[in-house]
Amino acid sequence: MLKIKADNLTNHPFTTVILNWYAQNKRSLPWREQRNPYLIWLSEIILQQTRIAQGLPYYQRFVRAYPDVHRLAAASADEVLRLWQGLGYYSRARNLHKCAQIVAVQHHGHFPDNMAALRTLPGIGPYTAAAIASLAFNEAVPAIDGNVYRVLARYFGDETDITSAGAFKHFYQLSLAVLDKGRPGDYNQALMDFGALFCTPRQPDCRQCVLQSGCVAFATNRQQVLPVKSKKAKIRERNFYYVFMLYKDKVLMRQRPAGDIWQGLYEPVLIEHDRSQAFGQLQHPLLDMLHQQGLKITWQEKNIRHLLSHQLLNVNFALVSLGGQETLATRMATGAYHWYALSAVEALPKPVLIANYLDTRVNSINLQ
DNA sequence: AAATCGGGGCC
DNA sequence: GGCCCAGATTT
Repeated sequence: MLKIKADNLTNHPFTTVILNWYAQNKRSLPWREQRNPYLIWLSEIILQQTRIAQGLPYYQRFVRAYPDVHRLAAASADEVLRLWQGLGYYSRARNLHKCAQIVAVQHHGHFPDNMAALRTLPGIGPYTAAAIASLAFNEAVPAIDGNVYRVLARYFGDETDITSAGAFKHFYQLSLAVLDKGRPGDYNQALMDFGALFCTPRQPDCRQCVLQSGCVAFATNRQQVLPVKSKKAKIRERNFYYVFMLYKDKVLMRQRPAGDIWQGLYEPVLIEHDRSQAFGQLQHPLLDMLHQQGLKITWQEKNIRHLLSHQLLNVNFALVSLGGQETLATRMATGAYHWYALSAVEALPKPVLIANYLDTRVNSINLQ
């Protein structure tokens, strides 16, 4: 005899209320207009660790450049990275491209229709697999992201440390237990929208909250304590010295290697040093070449502090023109460094730091 | 289990 | 200056 728990037939008050709220307050977003797995996947990758306001313009550009997965798969890696420039976490762009190629070739352009199969694709982790499966294919699985941790922890007064090992499984089970099995996509998006618009990290609008009567955090005044998050990121400090070597209308640049920040992006000559303001102590074969020809470097005094999630970069720039020394220029194109016409540099993917400097300093000088 | 990977917006 | 954002991958 088959036994069915009441929970499987009747939704929890939390679910009923938040779905009603969502029906009246959902944000109008382009990938919500139809159930297109490609558009949903694209939006999910772009929005990982990224606010909608920041990601939306990128989404529009990607859709325009690559209307379907085949077009994205056929693009070059540099072109995809360039379109991604400024969004950060560039492994997302590399995996996006890889994933498109796998879907285009191995799956004949069709995304897998379930969480387990989606999970095997590059760039698609536990959250994104559940999001695509539920939004595009109606699979009854909960998508667990930062918004969901916060909304569930507060409503149920759950003190599980969201940085702990078992946090994901814990909140996955909790969300699965109250998920609307008939409308998993709406349920997941309801939690995300509610977390982003109402149950915000700092100042949740509890006064007008539709979930207020059942919210444990509100009842016990623990909105500021929940969700519990114990670990804090440690920041490594580094000192970057960038030299823009100019020869005629060209600049010396290289593509950054694997195993460090900004993999695959292009940068001018980089000298890293243990200390800041160490202009006289910098060592690099390309600097030796300059000095042998009697060319001196003038460093820009201004020290730029560029903050990443786990690194603080102290950055100084210098601009050196080689004049007409063709032999020197030829010898400098060594290792990964090559001369690029300034007109071609625009099309190369670059860290925002470098793109900004090119815009404000190098190109303005070149135009004079 | 912990470390690493960007950039921007908000208070 | 700290926190967080539609997290994933690597070690």
